[in-house]
Amino acid sequence: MPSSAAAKSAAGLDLDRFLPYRLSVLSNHVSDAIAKIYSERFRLSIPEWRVMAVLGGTPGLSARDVAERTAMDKVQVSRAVDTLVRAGRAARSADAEDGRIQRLALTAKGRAIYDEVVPLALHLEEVFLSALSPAERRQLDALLAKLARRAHLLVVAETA
Amino acid sequence: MPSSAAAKSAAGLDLDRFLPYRLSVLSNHVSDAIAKIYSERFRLSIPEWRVMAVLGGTPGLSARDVAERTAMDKVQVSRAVDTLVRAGRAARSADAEDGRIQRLALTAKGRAIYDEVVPLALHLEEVFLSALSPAERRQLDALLAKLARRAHLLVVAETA
DNA sequence: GGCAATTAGTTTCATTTGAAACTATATTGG
DNA sequence: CCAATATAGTTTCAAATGAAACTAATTGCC
Repeated sequence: MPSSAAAKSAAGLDLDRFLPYRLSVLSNHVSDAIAKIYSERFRLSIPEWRVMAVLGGTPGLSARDVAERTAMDKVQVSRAVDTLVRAGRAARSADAEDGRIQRLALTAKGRAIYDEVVPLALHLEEVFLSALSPAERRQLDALLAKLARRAHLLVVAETA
Repeated sequence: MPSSAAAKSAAGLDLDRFLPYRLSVLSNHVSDAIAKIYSERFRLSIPEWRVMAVLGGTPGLSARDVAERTAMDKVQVSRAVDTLVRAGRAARSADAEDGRIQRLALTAKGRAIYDEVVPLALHLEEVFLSALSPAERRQLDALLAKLARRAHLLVVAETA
């Protein structure tokens, strides 16, 4: 019965069971909750915070490095860095060897914000994860790792 | 040792282990891969596809209903519906009882697209999920349900 | 050494987005 | 019944976004 199978498959798209949809809604809710912390208290946009997050952990990166690690594009990074520098939260310095590159780092002011936001972000993550038992957290970690690997393969394959 | 604890927590934000970041990257990769299917083949934007996805399953919804089910805002829905109607893929009809409401549904043309996209979307979902065993899929389903419930609570709590 | 091709980063411009204002209809309290 | 309030949906306007063009520095190749 091919025709009834086709009808069934079309009727069968239940958004609440559809993985891409579930992931998107969940991710947006989590991001929004976190964004609230830093946008309200520190006047930071999401891209700005992402840049600060990597620079806080690894100072001296170039803009390209930051783009790579945050999965942002270079235009976004450029603009976020610009805003951070003008706010005195990050600084650019010339690279000794390559004149095209700028080494980026948080200023003392930027680091002070970083040191305040990080515990808040980790706390909120903990609030989320406290919905799960330790065993479930390990499961989640493993599942996300597998899915991320698969997703990465697909994206790369499609682009190539 | 409060100061060393603070220093440690700040140093401890590893993006690759940070749940909000992992979810965001994964979700974007999955959405991008799916978006490719319908944007290229059918000239559909993501909001347009979301509207079609709910109307395909449940015709006769109002714009507000659609917004609720897709987690989109009403402006986005209004614009997506407008585009769909102008493309002859969806139609509005007056509600018999409430003059403010428009009942939305796919046209034959819209349904033909829906019936083509749904199997493609389900197939791609299956490709993603094939990274997991049946037992792992059940785990994922349960974990996402718990996290979604928790996330929903947080978002509602913050807004209130 | 010097010209072509790359790479880092910025700028420009058209499109997308979302908040707030607006129109039109419906409901509620007096 | 009618004024005040609420709801459905659209429009407007300013800000965010991303693709493509651009500038500047570097590398590779002959």
